[in-house]
Amino acid sequence: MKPLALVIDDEVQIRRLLRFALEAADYTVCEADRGQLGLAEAALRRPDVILLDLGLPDLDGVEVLKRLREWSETSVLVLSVRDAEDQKIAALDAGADDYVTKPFSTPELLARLRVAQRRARPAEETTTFAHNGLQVDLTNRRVTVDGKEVSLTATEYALLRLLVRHAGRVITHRQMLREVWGSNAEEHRQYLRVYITHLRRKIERDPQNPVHIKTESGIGYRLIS
Amino acid sequence: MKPLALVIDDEVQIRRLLRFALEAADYTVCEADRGQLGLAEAALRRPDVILLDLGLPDLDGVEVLKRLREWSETSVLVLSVRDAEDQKIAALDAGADDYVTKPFSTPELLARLRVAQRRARPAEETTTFAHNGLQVDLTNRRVTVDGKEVSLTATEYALLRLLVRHAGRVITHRQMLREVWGSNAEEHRQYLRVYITHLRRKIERDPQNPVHIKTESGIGYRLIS
DNA sequence: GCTCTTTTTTATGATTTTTTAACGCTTTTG
DNA sequence: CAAAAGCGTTAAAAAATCATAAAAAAGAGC
Repeated sequence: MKPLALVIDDEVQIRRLLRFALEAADYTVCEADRGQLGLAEAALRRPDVILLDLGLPDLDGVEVLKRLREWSETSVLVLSVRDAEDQKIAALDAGADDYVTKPFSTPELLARLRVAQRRARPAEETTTFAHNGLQVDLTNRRVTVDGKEVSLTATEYALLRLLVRHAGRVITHRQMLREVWGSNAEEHRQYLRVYITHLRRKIERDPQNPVHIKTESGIGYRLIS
Repeated sequence: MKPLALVIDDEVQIRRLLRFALEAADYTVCEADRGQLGLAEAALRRPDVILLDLGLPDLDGVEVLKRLREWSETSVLVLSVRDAEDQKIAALDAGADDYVTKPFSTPELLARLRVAQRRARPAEETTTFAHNGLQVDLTNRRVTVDGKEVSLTATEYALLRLLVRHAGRVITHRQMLREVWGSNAEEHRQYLRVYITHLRRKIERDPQNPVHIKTESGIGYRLIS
């Protein structure tokens, strides 16, 4: 997915220039010509990065930044014609990630954008499912049963992941086949029988009496949570 | 606790100026007058932020940055007299968090330092890996098996480093190819097979029955930790 | 230039995974 | 009750993936 950049600037030429440069660098671009609108757009579109001009007609750029930082940590690059030191410091301390003086070099701007994006990344949260001895760590792709690691094949894991994502709810045969095997395999219910057997053999204490993967006859399967 | 700043610069006047400014801003400061020493200090002292001059007598600043980024994510501000655009871009893309041209304004530098610190993540960094006779020291680029040093080629080492940094987790083929060979080599899985064979021959006691690098068929590989 | 090392490409056999097929059991339906 | 349909299990055939060796190409050092 292309990253989304929000340009907040009142000058149409600058916006056009930035749009051109950003799109060439494989960003999707949205624009706002005023501070209020910029904040609204930021809330609505959730851009990956914001390019903010300081000289806006309604709100001061630093004010926009402060309001934005009340709820968002999106990377913000401030663009400004003002080269005044105190202005820079104010913007940086208000939460800007970088401050670039106009006229700027486009390649440098793009490099600084890459830095901002690189830093923004993380939030490496581990999403885990756990119930009755079965643990599925979707982030690290690890499955354990009573603490012992279980090794699954690609298809087995894809199927289990789907069940985990909809844990507690019934998933239809059709849904499973489409998600795991692709939309042209929707008729191969036998695949499911085979792989559910495989999965049960690996994750159930007693595969004959499954407690994790329940069959909903005629409909599909369900992971108990 | 005061934050620790590491200054890597060969000019004593600059170091003195920075030390003065940084200490006034309540940093603890340590210094290095060349690249190799700077890297060693960074590994030893674990600074919160690094100020790096590009014009060093032994190693090029960008080279220092690249080496540092092999194992550390510490914020780095590059200071340079060179204002050349391609120089800036090279440094920023090599992992610098900011690029300030000398002569710089001290208050602005401090503001940019605050930004760098704000963005810094409290990352626990893996600098050495040790398990079952295999030792990998990322700061010194040294690999030993049962105490005996093993020599790896650049590609072999890059691959092993990637595995170490994600030790215990599965790394997909795609991830490995992108990180080691670049994003336009994502289809060349055969590279991986060849290099995993090479690595195993060098680091496994019995390459036929690997205990360190496990294959996750259809997915990728995993380093056991 | 030449040699030695490293990387990339090609070829082949082994291993693992996926698909297909067969059979017995249970539940539903006429 | 008997036939039909759905499910679970197992085994094999087919396909995909993997490991390894070796040749070719590219690069580094002299």
